[in-house]
Amino acid sequence: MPEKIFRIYNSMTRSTEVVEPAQPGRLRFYACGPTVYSYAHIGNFRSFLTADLVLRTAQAIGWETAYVTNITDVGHLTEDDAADAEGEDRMAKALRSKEGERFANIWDLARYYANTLLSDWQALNLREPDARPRATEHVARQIRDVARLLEKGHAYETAQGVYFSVASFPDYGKLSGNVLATGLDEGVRDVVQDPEKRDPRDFALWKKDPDHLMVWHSPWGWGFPGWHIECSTMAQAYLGESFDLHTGGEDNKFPHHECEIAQAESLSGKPFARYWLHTRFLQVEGEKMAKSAGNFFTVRDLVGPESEGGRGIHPLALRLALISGQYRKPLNFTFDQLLACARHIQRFEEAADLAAQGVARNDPGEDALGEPLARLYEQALAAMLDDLNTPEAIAAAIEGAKRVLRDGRTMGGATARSAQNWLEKINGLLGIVAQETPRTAAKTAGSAAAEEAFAREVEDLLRQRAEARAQRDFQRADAIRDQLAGMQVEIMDAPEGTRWRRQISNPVS
RNA sequence: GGUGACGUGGCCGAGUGGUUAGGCAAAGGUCUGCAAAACCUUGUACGGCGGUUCGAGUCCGCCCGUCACCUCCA
Repeated sequence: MPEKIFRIYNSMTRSTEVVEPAQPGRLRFYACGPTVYSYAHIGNFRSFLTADLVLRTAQAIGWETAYVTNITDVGHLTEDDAADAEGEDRMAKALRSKEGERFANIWDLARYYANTLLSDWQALNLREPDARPRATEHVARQIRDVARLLEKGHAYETAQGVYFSVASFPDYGKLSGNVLATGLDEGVRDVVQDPEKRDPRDFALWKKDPDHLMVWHSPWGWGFPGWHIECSTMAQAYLGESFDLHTGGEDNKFPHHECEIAQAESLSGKPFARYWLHTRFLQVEGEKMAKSAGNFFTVRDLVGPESEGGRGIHPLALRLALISGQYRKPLNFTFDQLLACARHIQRFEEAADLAAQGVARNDPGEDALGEPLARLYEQALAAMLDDLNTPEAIAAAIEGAKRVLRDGRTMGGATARSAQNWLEKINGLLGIVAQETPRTAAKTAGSAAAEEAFAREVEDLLRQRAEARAQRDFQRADAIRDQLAGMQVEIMDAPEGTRWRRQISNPVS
């Protein structure tokens, strides 16, 4: 394979740069994961999907990857040095809410939402990281890092906690441009503040609080770690003091990533991550996604079965919708777009079916698709290598699916093998053709049996309709068609017989 | 107030100096008992005003609008 150039926009330098891993051909990167105090929403996943696409693109050009993403299962303070008015953090608040009543304690809640995160992750076809560290499992190392920061004079202790001293790190602000303390000491700081803080910019490394729902013992007594320390500690634990790329949502840029840099570089004296990538927030129907606006969606709100209050959207349709805009621009998530994506997924699935049938038939003939499909794959890859230009890559993928569908049921074995190979490669790059990780066994077994019974029923009706049509009893044939429509089944008459498929559920209805 | 983005046809969304993005929706057509599906055909749009240029959606200035961050957030 000729040398491929992978370009991304580096938030640190504010310019698009060629990605050159410190070890050529081996990309080491860290993606900031969520706090597991609730179900992950589609905005969370837009950001995780960006990391997934970096991974897939790097792998597509033959790079090795070391990919680490965390789960934050410690409830952090709503501000760095202050709990909110009730003295609670986000996880404690979730536990106290109506939704939280079913959990025995805070650990139970964190475990539950971490598990739902993983199943949503699989549903949306995100590849697994090499490591998925949890904050609660790395507290000892966080304590060690805080102690070392104290030793090196980058931190100080007060009656309430341990703080990072921003004045000790002159580069503070190099990522976000927030260099001034102006405005930081007003407004929100009137709830609980630590009068011993030396600089309003200083942020908590450790909070002393023996009454918190999650506490650990430390040299500074019982308490819990600050929010920013977990990511820099875990990233350095798994990827080394210095690694290639760090990703997250645009909101992470400040303060979270700025603080990570301060901690990590103060400890190591080396650059932390060399490239920084931030995903912009998405909007929903033109507005900021917010519970109060009624446009707030978790993954399971959309892809969950209707029997469980979901909308029955194909998970890959959601995936496609969330990557249909380039990560660096705001994306307007709309239900029109989601419905269009569901159609595309259906086409990809049909193309895969046709290719599989063609391979099985293995009719003679020239390979009619090898060359054009290879070209379309190169187009898609080139688009992804250009700062993850997903819209262009998807356009090439759709064009390829069209070619496969056009040759359809008449393609020979050679053509079908090319089609199958191409679909696999496109799926490897974009993950929009088929799920790579099989869903959990129990789920599959249960729904497979139901699916089979349903298919038998449909095919029986189709036989009756075929008879009616043969007798030119169109009234009866149309009645059966209506009956199938009532079962959410649409049918396609073709010269070689009638095919059927489930109707795409309309997310708006 | 400070900082940074963005504004493209009915909708979503690429494109950064000169030649088609793509999709959805819509219209016409082929096929069909009728439909549906599939396939074919059809769109000259770039917030406003000025400027630079042989040529601007693309560069510059101003204005209008939307969004984000500035210690809750992906």
